[in-house]
Amino acid sequence: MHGGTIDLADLPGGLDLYATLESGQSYGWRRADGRAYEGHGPASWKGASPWYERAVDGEVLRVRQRWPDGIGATGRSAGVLEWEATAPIEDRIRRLLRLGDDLPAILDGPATDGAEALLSAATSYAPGMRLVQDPPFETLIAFICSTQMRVPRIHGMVSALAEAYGDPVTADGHTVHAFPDPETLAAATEPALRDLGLGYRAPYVRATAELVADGELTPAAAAGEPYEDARERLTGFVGVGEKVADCVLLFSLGYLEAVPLDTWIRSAIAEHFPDCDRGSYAETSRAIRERFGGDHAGYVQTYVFHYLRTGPEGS
DNA sequence: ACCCAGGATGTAA
DNA sequence: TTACATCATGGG
Repeated sequence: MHGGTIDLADLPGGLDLYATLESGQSYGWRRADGRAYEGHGPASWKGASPWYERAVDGEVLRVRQRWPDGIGATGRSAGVLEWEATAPIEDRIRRLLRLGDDLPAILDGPATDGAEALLSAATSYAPGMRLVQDPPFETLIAFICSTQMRVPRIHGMVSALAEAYGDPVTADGHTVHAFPDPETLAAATEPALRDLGLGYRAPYVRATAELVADGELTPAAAAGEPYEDARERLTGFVGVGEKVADCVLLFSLGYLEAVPLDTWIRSAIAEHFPDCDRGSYAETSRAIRERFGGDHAGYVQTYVFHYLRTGPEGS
């Protein structure tokens, strides 16, 4: 096993691993303590988070955050990030967790200029939370599964897909399942996918996997296009509307300006930014994107989503 | 039993 | 273009 330690003091804005991985943007990691997402966060940890594990590029990878001086002394975004892997892939970890992002530079504009209390409350709620950059196909399928679902159940569906169809990768005696290939999911039957609890999303997942497997349309085909063109292209997948397309763009293709308009953000618009409700998705998207800081609006969106869903006013 | 969840699709106007 | 019913399923 390879491994190493990253001092979080070297990252502008630090890192809150728990908020980054369990805030509903990434579904590719599993907790080694066996708990599902939204089980027991940092408040119940002593000096370290549990290991978070995943397979990526045929390798097993795990990370955990540790606070050598205690979690209360320096805050949740401090300490160190420990990693272990079956290959020397620290650069891959840095990409997955977007450790190169300069959080203060990204958030200082829209969030701390005092223009809107919600934004400063949201960004100060989880300092060190970062966006992720997950593999495109698993992100595409995960967010097709996300419609009308709660975060823990989405995580359960993705885990079920991996266990049923993903290649097992073993490290240190235990096994992690990779997310299945497009070809494998395309060959799955709809009843089999329904048995995993996908419900009416089962035919969407199968059909979209087939499009990717046949090369008719791939997430990578959208990368490089202007933001709104890329969003429209992704709606060509089955089960992908504008909101899911925005999630794929933001959480895997690096379009930090994408602002997924889900139920939480729409309620925030109604309550805090009513002038941004322009009726159509495209026009409302433009308005709220501008309000959230333009090029990095998706970063702000993820803080607002996490704050509304799990913060003091959330349910 | 009733309501909701990081919505999308098919159909009708 | 916009409005509407429909779509599974587990948890509160």
